Formats: sequence, C-alpha cells, structure tokens
Amino acid sequence: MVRDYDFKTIEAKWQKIWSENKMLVADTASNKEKFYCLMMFPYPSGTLHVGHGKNYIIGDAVARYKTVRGFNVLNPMGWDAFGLPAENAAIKGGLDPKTHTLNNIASMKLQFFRWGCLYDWGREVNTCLPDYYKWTQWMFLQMHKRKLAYKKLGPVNWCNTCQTSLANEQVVDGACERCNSPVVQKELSQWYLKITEFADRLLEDLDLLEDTWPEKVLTMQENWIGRSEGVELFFDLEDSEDVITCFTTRVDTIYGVTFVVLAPEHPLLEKLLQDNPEKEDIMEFVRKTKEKSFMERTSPETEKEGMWLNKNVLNPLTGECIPLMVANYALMEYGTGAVMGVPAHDQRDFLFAQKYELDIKVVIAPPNKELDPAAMTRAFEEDGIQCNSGNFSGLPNRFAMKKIADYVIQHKFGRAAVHYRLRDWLISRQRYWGAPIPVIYCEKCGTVPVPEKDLPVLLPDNVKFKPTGRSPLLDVPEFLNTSCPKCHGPAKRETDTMDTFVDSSWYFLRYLSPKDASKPFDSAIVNKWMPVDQYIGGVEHAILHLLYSRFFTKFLYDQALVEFEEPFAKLFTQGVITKDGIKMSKSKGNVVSPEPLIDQYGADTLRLYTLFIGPPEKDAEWVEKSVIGGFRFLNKLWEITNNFADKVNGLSGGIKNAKELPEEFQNIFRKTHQTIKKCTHDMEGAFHFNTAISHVMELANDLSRLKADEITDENCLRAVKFSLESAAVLMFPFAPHITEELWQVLGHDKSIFHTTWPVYDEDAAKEDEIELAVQINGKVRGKIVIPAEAAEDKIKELALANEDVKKHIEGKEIKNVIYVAGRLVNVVITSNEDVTQ
RNA sequence: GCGAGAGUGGCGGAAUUGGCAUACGCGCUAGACUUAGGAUCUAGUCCUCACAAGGGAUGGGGGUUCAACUCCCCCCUCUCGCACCA
Repeated sequence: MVRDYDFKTIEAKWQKIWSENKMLVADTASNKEKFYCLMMFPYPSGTLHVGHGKNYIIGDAVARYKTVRGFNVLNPMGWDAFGLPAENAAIKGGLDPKTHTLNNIASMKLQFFRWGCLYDWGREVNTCLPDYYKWTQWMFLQMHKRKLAYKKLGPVNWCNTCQTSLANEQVVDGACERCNSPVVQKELSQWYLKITEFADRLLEDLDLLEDTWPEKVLTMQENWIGRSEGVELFFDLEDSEDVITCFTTRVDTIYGVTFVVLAPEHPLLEKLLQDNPEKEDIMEFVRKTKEKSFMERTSPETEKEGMWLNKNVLNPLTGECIPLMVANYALMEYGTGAVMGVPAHDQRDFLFAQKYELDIKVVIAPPNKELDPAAMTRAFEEDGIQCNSGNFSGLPNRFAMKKIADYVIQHKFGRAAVHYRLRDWLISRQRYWGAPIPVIYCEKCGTVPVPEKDLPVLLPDNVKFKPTGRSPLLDVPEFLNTSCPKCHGPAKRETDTMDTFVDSSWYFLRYLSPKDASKPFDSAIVNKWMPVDQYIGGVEHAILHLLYSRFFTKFLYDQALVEFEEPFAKLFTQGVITKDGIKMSKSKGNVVSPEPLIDQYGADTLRLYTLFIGPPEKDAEWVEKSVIGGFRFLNKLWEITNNFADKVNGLSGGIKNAKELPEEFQNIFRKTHQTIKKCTHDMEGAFHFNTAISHVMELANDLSRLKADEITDENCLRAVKFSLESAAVLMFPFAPHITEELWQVLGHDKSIFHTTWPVYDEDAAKEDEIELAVQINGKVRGKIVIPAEAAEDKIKELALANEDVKKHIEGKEIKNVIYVAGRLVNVVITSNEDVTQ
C-alpha cells in the first residue's frame, strides 16, 4: 500500500519551501537568456474568484515552463491600487481607502500563495504608495515639459454616478465603462495628455506586433485610432468673407455636393445667425439637438434633421451656389464640424436630401450605366466612373480622386488633411483616491508645475471623499494652499487626481528597479529586460491600458530613456470563465470561490481543471462536477509513481537497447517520447495546455496497466523511471506541488525547478508497426498492421489481401489504389450504382 | 449595416491543416469490492436498426476530390468588435 495523496500537507510543504528558497525569483547576475513574464496586475478588490484565477494560473504555468526550459525568468506582481472601488467600499464599510486597499492586498497575496502562484515579491509595486506615485507624477511633469500635458476648457464626458470626468476610452456605448450609467457632456477645464501626437506611430507600429498580438486587439486599436486621409475643402460664403472648411475622404464626389451642413456646436454658427429672422427657431433646434444623449446623437438610426441657415456657400470647383444648413448628424468632434453633402453618393446625405427635397446630383456611375437621381432609392457608394465632373468625367473615381485632390491643392481650394478618431487623453478626475496632479496655480505666475525635487505631492489622509462632483481635495486647506515655487507667493494646488490608467501605463518598468529612490526606473536594467516577452491579460484592456502603455513607451523612447518602442513583445488574451453562460462577477452573483475547492481537492486539482477546461484563449463554462477529473488523474499519477518508487530509486544509467525491451516496455518508452513531443509542441505553440494535459493523461493510463510487483528487470524499470520522471516534469507547470513531491519520491533531492524539460528523440517516438485503415471508396472496411517502413507495393498488396476488404471488392473492378503514407489505403472500385444501373 | 471568431456526442472539448470524426475528461449504464459510497476498480457509452451485417451523423443546402469538421459558393444561429467618423 502506498501512502495517500495527502494534498494538504504536500501543498503546504512546497509552498513554504518555494518561498523560503526564493524560487522563481529572477537572477540578475545570471547570463541565461531572460524571459520577462507579466500578467496584468490586479486591482486589489479583496477576493479573487476562479475566473480571476485563470489569468494567474496561466501566467504561473508559463513562468514555470520557461524556468525548466532554462530561461532566467522574471515574474513580478503588483497592485493597481488607486481607483474608485476603494472609495466606494470605504463609504460603505467605513475603512479609509488606504487601509481598505492594504487589507485587500494582504488577503489576495494569501490567495496567490494558496494557488501556488509564485512571484518575485521583492519587486512588488503598489501604485497608491508615495514611492510609486511620486514617479507617476514625475511622468506627468516630463510630459508637461514637452507640452504633451496641457489644460483645456471644453466639453468633457461626465459620469453622474462616479461624479467625475472620463476619458473617451472609458465611455462605452455612451455609458461609463465602470458603472454603466449614461455619460453626459459637461464644460470643464481639464488636463489632457497629447496621445494624438503619437497617433501615426501607434498605428504604424501595430505592424511590429502583427504576428505576436491577437489580431482582434490590433484591429480594435486600429479602429480606435481611426486614421482617415482626405482633403479639407474651403467653401466661401456667398456675400461674406467667411469660409466653411469641410473635411472629406471622398473628394471625387466634389462635383456632386448639393449642400453643406454644420454641426450644432460649430463656432461660426452664432455669427451666421446674427441677421437671420428665424434665428430663434434655429437656436431652439440647436439647443434641442445638443441636449440629446450621446447615444441618440451618434446612432445611425436617428432621423437626420436640419435647418437652412438662410445662407449659401460656393462650391470651390464649380462656383455653384448651394444651401448651408445646420444638421444633427454633423459632429463637432470629428473632422472640422462641417460636412459637404453629396446625396447621390452618401447614404446619410441621401436621406437628408430626400427629407428636405434637396438636389441629388450623380457624379459617379457604374461602368456603362447611367444613374437617374429621381429613380434612386439609396446612395450609390461603390466605385465607378466619374460623370458630370468637368474635366474629370470619364475617369475611374479612385483615380480621379487623386487628380482632383492635386487640382484642389494646387489651386488652393483646399489642403490635404489626415483626421483621427483618437482624442487626447483626459486624465483629470474629481475624485480622492488617485495621484494628485503635480501642478500649482499662482495668481502672479499662472500655472506652475511642481518642481521635481518637491515630489511626491502627497495625497493627504483623513479626507472627506464622498463624491460630490467637486474634487475632495478642494476642501483640504492644508493641501490646497501652498506657495508658488517661482515667486513664493501664496498659491493653490491642482486638486484633481490622475486617471488610474496613468499609474498602470508604466508599472512594468518599475518592477525592474522597484526600490530606486532616485529615478522611476533604471534605463540600463530596463533595456536589458524589456520588452516584456509574454504579457497575459484580459481582452477588456485591448484599447485602454494597452494603448496608453504603448503611448508612454513611445514617449519615453523619445526622451531617450528606453531603447524600445513597444513594451509588450507578445500578448496573450485569455478567455473569460463563465458560469451559467455569463461572465463571473460579484454583481451578477455567479462567482465560484476557489477556497472550498482547494480544501476539497487541493490547488493542483483546481489549477489542472482551470487549464483543462478548454483552450485558454477561449471563453469557457465552469462546470463544478468536472473538477473531479483532475483530482482522479493526480491520484493516478501519485499511485503509479509511488508504486514504482522503491524499485526505480536506486537505478542508475540510461536505458540500454530500447529496441530489445519486451514489447510492453517498448510501448511505454515510445509513448513517453511521443508524449514529450506533443506536450512540447502544445506549450511552444498557442499555449494549448488542455491538450498537453490530455497527452500526459494518456501516458498515465498506459502506465497504470503495469504491475509494479511483477517487474524485476532493471532495463524495464529504467524505461518506467524515464516515463515517470518525464510525466512529473511535463505536469510541473500545471500541478507544481504534487510533481515536486513525486520528484522527491523518485529519489531527487533537488527541487524539480532545477531540472530541465525532457527531450524527445524522434526515432524513439516512431512506431515500428503501424495500423493502416483500408478504405473502399472512402469508407473504412478493414485494418492492416504493417511494419513502419514497408514498401508501398507491399502495403497495397496486403491491403487487397485483407479478408474484410476482399469481401467488398469481389467481382468489382479496381480502378485505383491510393496509399497515403502512414495513414491509409483507399481502394477505388466501381460503385454499386455503376454495376446495377 | 461592416469586420472578426464560433457552431462537432447528454456536457467541456480533440482531430499533426485534405487522409480512420468524436482523443482526453465529465456524466451516464452494467458489474466488482464494500456496513456504506458523492471512494476505487473493470467493461460499455455518437445516432439508428432487437443482435449482426448495414446505414446515417461535424448548424442547413450545394460543389470540388479517390477522400471534406478541414477547401469553394449560398443560407441560418450565436458571441465579440466597429458603426451618422464625413
């Protein structure tokens, strides 16, 4: 009898040993190849459920795998610790955000520990502590110095629930990304980071990530940046000096413009209405439109409405006089806030023109076809041949587009222009729990950045932070009132705090010298370890965090502080774990907590199931009763290994003449090599842990058929030993505790961390004999067993001689015999139909 | 509307990219061992046909091929992203 698989003792034992011996702590002196493995650091919410666990278990498996593959692995962990939930929880629970956050961190650390997830805790970073946010503020100052941080008055996204302004990226379908309540517009003076200056580089460098980032993420970033190339056209106002500038990507349709519309927010609007008798009506329309929610304003379903301004503009190319309108579907945020209307070739303009009976003028038609404006039911938006387009008529429109653009630019009717959807990043937050923006306002000197030597600007404790829409720090006189760094006169501090996404835009650099008091990071060390070799996280950050971090990295590159332009060489986005078909979340009440499962089956089982559930990049449903499968497998592995432990322990030397082993052991030996091969392939490829585990399960099933008591031959035992050791190492990334213990049971006194991933031998993995399916007309009718290197002729002969096959080919004409090496033989005969009909 | 991904047993999922569909696991059925079983072991388990032989199955329909889950065309459903961006 072998002792039971006592996972509780085993897991506690190894967790202790690992942390005491600092396993998985990067060796800075090593000359092994580096591997920076990084998981998106968590917000310290307090308790993690099994859905969160997936991220960390994947990361831990990768880190362990890379370690036994001989890499010098850096696997740090930290806390994205500023943010609203701490305030909200504090309001509810009474603890101040800092204590609350630090408590949560302590309990989450314990969870990681119990999961067997190892981190280089000496490098822990915590964004809400002054030794970290000092450098977040420093980043702001560097950007300010380069005019990349600026303050601007303008309309901002405002969340009434969170009582703060939001960046564009944090508004999803017109609602707050965090709390899902509708976002309204508010006029405020706020700080921005000029990410738009990097728009082109952020877009172009996506090419560098083409093979290593999920396509989906690249597409989302590309869409978000939304670059469009086109022309800005100048439409002169009739009887006036004023000019309306319209941006278009379809300058080939310029001859088809029959009206121009302005956004209700257009700055010229008021002036244009001065002498308009219908001014009041129009202003009423403008007001109403502005009041509409973001969703209503930007939905394609919203009916297009507008009013004539009683003014006309002139088409710069034709001199035609066309009406100038204001319309709800023109947006001030994009382009120039003025759009040229081409109803024949733009569906929106078409609907608008129909409603207000504006002219429709066709200037592009399908080849050899004419379009009758009166007969059109929708705009013709495809490519075609120019018509009614002056000298450009007859040209293919795409070609004409370039010609017309050249002509427009040459005659100064307009200019080439590129517009982006990407907006500058609004970072001011009217909340307490964040890094104060390091700026001072002096009546004499104006806006003065806090000198670097005065950093950090400490976030005061004991603040009444109930969200009221005005910054809580405004009510803290000892924070607010300060002196001007320039003139030393009385001055006031900026009281807004920074968006927490600023904190997380550079944390991966801080891990590399977390305790450096003199600078945010050490360029030499960073250049050695960066970029991150494998970044692992959820796809929900496809734009937000990943775009901001790329922006920061490019900025630091320009400052010559880092030598790389992209922070994350490889990105893996794992799928979410669902329960009852929906994503696990506290608010939905469908979370599964890991603790009871760890108590019942152990962390190794939990890890195993989490990875076995499906390919990690896909969403997967958590089925609690399936967890047992992993537990049974570990028990099996435990029993087999222990059964053989005494017999294989003293054995030395490798297997001699594997080909002379009894068949049973040859099979085990071969299967082991095949298993190593398959597992290695699954690990190196797309992280297909689920299939890697299934291969080892197959090996274990084979091994469990051996009777340990009856085996005495040393060479046979060597084959078993090789197999058991391989299985242990192959499973180590997934089930680290039990495999450590088994490694010891097999007679090793050093941790399994110090071993290397097993190597397979292609020859040894090869089958001597293979079973071939024999098909008749594509249907399997028989099987033959042949030596692996049998000649094709011989195989075909054997196939046709097979009894099962003979039955089917009797009396039929054999048309063809196809042999696919190592797979099958397909005999093509005249089919029944051919015979009977 | 546009783009991407997906659709395979009762369930989670495999299938080396055109070569034996359903590996591995869960569940289920029967048996064994047990005072007991939510433990363990053995056998079975895509459907249909009483068994066998046979036939049919990878969302549906067509096609290419000796051979299709895999390639091509049409359609349906689900998930995600984008969407009045000029």
